[in-house]
Amino acid sequence: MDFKKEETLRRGPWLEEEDEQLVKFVTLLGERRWDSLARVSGLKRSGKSCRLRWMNYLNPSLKRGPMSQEEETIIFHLHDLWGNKWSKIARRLPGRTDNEVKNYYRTHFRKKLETGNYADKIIDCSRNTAEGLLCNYKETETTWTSTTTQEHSFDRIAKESKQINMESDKETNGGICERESFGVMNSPYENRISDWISEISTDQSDANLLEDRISSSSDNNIKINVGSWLFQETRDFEEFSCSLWS
DNA sequence: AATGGCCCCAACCGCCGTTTC
DNA sequence: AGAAACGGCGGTTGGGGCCAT
Repeated sequence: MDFKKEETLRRGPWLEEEDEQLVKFVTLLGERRWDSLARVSGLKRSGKSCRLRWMNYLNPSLKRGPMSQEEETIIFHLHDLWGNKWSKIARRLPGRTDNEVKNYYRTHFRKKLETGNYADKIIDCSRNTAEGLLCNYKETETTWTSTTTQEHSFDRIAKESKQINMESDKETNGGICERESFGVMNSPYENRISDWISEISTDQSDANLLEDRISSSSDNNIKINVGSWLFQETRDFEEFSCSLWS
């Protein structure tokens, strides 16, 4: 009975043994089918709980530690732009989860905004150029790749895809890689890439809007070129995706 | 030392869209 | 085609830690 099943499910904080067990089975089975994973692993947790624990805490690609000034700035501006779209904002902050962004905003920004002194308390943005933000983004991405056994990095996908293309070139006259032929189609990375693609057009107009808004700001300390950062990221992604699929 | 208030964040809940069968 | 299962998202809660009194 469902009642009995519910009764035996554990809730509340995770134990170290549970974490270890979960990591083991996610490594084994991948980040999917959480209900089955929960059953097979013997964890007395719901699939949903397992997924949450992994996504928000155990995933090795997560960045721990306090938010940087750059991240803080990005959260503030993107929230201004998109509202409570935490997961969307979190996607612009590699290694941060929607939960983390949400909690951070609630505890750090709301009060400041209520008192109306955000600009006083937060940032001297003048030294944070768009290039700087992008540079930080890339550095962190590289670091994570080297510290994790999971294959979460775009760099990794690019590398692997290049290899696939090279092998494909050997085998085909035209050297054109049909990506479906290599089982790339259903990878979680592609799903993420697809998300990005679908967001690019939105980002482009968002960036325009944001740049207008920022350039009209009277506060020089808050004039950070986030709009250009979004453009830059888009261009970067386009370059990446060209090398990936062409 | 005790206590009350506040902050932070992990975890849960409910809803909804998507995928699978 | 439709029902069930699954996954993702945003909102909320509860407990632990810190600090002032």
